[in-house]
Amino acid sequence: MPELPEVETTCRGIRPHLCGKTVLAVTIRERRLRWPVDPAIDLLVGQTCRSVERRAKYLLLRTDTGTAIVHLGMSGSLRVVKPDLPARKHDHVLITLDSGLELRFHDPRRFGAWLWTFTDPLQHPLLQKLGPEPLSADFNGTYLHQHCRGRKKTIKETLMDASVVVGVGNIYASESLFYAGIHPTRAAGRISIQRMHQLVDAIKAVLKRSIEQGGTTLRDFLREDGSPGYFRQQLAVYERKGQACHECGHPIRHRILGQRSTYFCPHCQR
DNA sequence: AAAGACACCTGTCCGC
DNA sequence: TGCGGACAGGTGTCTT
Repeated sequence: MPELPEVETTCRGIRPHLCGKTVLAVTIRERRLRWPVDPAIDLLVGQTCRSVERRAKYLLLRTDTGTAIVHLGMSGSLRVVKPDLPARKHDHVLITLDSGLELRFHDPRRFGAWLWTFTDPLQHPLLQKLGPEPLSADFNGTYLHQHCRGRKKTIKETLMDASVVVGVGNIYASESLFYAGIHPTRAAGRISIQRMHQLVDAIKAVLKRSIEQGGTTLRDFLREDGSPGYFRQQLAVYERKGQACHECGHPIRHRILGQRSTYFCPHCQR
């Protein structure tokens, strides 16, 4: 599911329900996620949540003794509900709060993760080699152009490499390249600095617009209150194979790149 | 060193 | 109606 806009939407949605609240109970209904749920997650009981942050597609729930690192995988979502609501199938982790509400992690495909660290979560092995945040000043056309110099990998696969830039997944890679007018198969090293600046601008703009709409719901993603994200209606190319390009009317094309579906307009993107 | 394939898992949809 | 196969917002790991 979730790329940066969906994780950011979740982060903002659950934050007011968690910050300053104390955990009364942790119920793990299914430990078998991408990795087994870290048994140390039980240490949340009795702890007060101090902050809820996002780094890349990870959510960081900080307490005084350690930090829960949560990833939503492909099909994960977090909801805040009343504890008397019966748990659904695939509700794997339940965090009962002293506010009278409960945080529930739902993930049919179980590619998500619940990890724990006693130290700086940004130094965790999964987080320490990540590239810059796409909405930060560190991610700019000069940086991207410099990184791509001499590289033959396609620009679309490059954008989805978390060591280059985080948060851009399969939807927003295709969408950003459409707005920048760049063909997804173009070699990353063969894009001018001017077009790299345009691409970075397009990435930032698309991500911001999607966050404003609460992200994209294709299948599984739901916001913390159970509502869907509304950006799907504004997708220019993703899952629009054969449909007319909004700019020129040519049919949107589809092909596989790095084993991932890729959508583009053959007329607008070069 | 870097690129490519594969793995993890369930649900849904499509063709026969 | 049932069954097989393809496919789905990610990413670590193993093989070339």
